[in-house]
Amino acid sequence: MAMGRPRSFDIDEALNRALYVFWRKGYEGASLTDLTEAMGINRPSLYAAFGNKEALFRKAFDRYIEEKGAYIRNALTAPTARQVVERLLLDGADMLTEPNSPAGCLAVQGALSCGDDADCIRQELAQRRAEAEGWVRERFERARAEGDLPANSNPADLARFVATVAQGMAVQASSGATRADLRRVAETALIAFPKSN
Amino acid sequence: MAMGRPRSFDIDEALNRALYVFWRKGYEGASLTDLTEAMGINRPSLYAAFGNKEALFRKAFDRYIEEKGAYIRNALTAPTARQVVERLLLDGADMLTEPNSPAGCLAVQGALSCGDDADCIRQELAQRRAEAEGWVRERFERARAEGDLPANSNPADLARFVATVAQGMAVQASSGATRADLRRVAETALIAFPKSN
DNA sequence: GATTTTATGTACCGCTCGATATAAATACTG
DNA sequence: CAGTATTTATATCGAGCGGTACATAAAATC
Repeated sequence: MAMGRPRSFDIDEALNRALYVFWRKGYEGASLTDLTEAMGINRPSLYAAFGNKEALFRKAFDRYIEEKGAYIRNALTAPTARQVVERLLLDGADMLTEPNSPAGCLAVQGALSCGDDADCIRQELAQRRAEAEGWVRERFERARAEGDLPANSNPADLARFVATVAQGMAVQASSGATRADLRRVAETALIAFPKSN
Repeated sequence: MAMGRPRSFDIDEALNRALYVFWRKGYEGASLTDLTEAMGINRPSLYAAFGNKEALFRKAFDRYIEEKGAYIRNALTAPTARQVVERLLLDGADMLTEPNSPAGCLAVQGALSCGDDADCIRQELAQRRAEAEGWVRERFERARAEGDLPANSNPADLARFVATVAQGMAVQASSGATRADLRRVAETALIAFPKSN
């Protein structure tokens, strides 16, 4: 055991609690009081364990990507581009409306617009969204090279379309849309997607 | 002229300046200092003319709906459901990327998630978005009754799909997507929409 | 058991938040 | 002119913000 008084809380559990607060209230809307109360610790413990509010958010967001974003990385492994989109949007609908998690997507509602202090977080989230869209685009480029997508299709445009629908679904979920609602949206969006030969 | 010292600023111009601040920073992210500096007035003048921050936001948002939302009401008058969607999404792409206005949509990024104080604003925006979606749904119901949309189509689902794409485009615009990017997204979304007989 | 190291709880820091009290300034009214 | 009404600018207010100093508590090390 390490020297000194042992930490009396589970740092992983505390990070999870913080994640949920950021998820519901956004970076700016989550106050240190909100966070420490939810985490069950006091401020000095938070600062000792996580640095500051911004560092805590980044750690929480990393965990969010790792856990709640797993369905995206899984979807990309589907055999055809169309199946990739099916899994992205249908599993996305599920993730966005999980009963035991806040509605919507932290990467969208964490800091879509904000004051100057939080602007770096806003940019970080935008960059991460663009990064995920890039994965999809690369997957579609591969699909086109393999003949899975038509030669005249545009992987970048298709990826942007899928990302746009997914982000719109995140807004809808945040406003109270149900899982069934979002699944129907996903089904409709799929009509626009090229059939894999 | 009314009695008393006359107001030394243009109340309409001041409201416009406030609107742009809320649009860029969101309700929570816009501080009174941001607002008064942009409006060129000091706090007591703001409170005398508009009430408080929340009332100012509501007035600014009303103006936003009236001016920047005009394209939506215009789109609904198009002769076919498909043309309604074309105008909604293509004119929407233009509105979301107007060079002299903040990127994105105030109704989406004004308060997508926030602290408890701003929660009523968040709910108000969600309600307004749902209201606009309702207009589209009603327009599609009429279209189906007129035989413009197939009898087996679902107006509510189609309206939700269009709203979802539009809101996703708002997120994309807020993250830096160009007008051309969004127009291609709109064109792709249109593929999913039933052809008018 | 004394010392060292780390975590905890309290109480507080300076600052900014949204919102106002107050008084000077500027118009109309009689 | 005096008197009234309204807006202006200054100078705050109390509350909450993110962040910390400090003393105490609890463990390992010597």
